[in-house]
Amino acid sequence: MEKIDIPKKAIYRLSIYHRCLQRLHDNGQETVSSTALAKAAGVKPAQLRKDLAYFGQFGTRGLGYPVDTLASMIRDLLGRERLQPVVLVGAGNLGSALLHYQGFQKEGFEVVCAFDADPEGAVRRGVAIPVKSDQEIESFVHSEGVKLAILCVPAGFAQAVANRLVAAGIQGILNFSPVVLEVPEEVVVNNVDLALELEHLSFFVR
Amino acid sequence: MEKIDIPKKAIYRLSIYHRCLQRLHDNGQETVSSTALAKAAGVKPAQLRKDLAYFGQFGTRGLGYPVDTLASMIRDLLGRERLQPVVLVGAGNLGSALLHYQGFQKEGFEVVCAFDADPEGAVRRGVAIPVKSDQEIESFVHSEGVKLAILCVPAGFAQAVANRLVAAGIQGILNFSPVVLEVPEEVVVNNVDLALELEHLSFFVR
DNA sequence: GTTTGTGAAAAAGTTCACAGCG
DNA sequence: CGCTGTGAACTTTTTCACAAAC
Repeated sequence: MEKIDIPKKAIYRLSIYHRCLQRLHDNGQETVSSTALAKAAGVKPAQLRKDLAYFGQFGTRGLGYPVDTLASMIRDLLGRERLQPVVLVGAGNLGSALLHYQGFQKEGFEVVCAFDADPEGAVRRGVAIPVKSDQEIESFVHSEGVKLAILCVPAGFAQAVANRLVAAGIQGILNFSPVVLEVPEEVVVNNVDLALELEHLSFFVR
Repeated sequence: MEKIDIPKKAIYRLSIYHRCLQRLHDNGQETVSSTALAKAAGVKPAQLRKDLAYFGQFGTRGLGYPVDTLASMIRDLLGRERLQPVVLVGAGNLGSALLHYQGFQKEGFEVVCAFDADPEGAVRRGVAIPVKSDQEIESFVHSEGVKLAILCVPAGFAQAVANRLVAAGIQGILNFSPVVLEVPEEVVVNNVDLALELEHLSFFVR
């Protein structure tokens, strides 16, 4: 296993590069220079090259990077060569909203099941995938071997639900609850706090 | 105006501290030490103190910080002492989803109007606030003096709509489209890319 | 001639550790 | 004595600049 440490932000940028490469592929481009790709991704060329260099050598000097090969190698790095199943817990306002959103599916994630304390309510909100009672989290996650969860329960329940998800075998949580979760260090939490992002903008707008 | 430069991340943390202070306030606490507040916010005590120090001196040595005063001073810094109006453009899947989400309102932002190429469609999706045709963006934003916009149009339209928003006087954009927007430097863009956040988790989950 | 890969330099951000104040 | 405020040390991340490869 690699020991050199890779900036966490570099991983984010990898996803961005991948998006740009997809677009280039759709346009039929076969190679791209670090300058061009960096511009599309909104970063400096040197940074793009350094980011890629953390993982190996993919370019040809004097020519650039092969679009398809690089895209596929990034997918591989991000663990996205095969479809990842995901569960969503908390199909309330935001949760059922996210279930209507096509973006996850479009990027190759399949939300296989949702859980809620009141599954009937979620169905009433027009959720299209199966909604089970939150009692069934453990058995489902365990038997299906799901590794990723999207957490959208109210703040007061977030930590308790997170504990159960971790116990069931979840290794990564995309957390929409405005709460700092405590989890074992082998579990990764990614916080997305929508109100906080608006608040952040508000600081710069005078 | 202050000239020392404040880490961008410190601004985010300010919002988190504010959340924690609200909770402390609700519990009737009157003062809090950097150690306690830092723990609640998930950071190191020294960082909390340094973050606050960028903006002035608010604590009492030997005692800690006054919960209410500090909360109010952070609100003031973030431009959140008064209600900020916000418009939302693109009331499709994600857009109408966000309009159902109560989190913005709960944190004191009022989404005053939504715009869409097909306002009827949005109304059919059960959006509760007025939805106008996107033709009316300019006149509304300009006459109401709105400064913040939430952008959820499909990727292909994002840049064009952003240009119009900026021209109409918008100064901050919360961008949900998976596109790197180009805007004048006085305009702040905050990207929230939901699929990218899931992808990021996927890297760490093996 | 063009463009990558990469050490070395610079900048940014975090943590330490302690003086100074209540 | 406890806890803040802060310069200094340290760590991480970004940028530069150029040799090596095509």
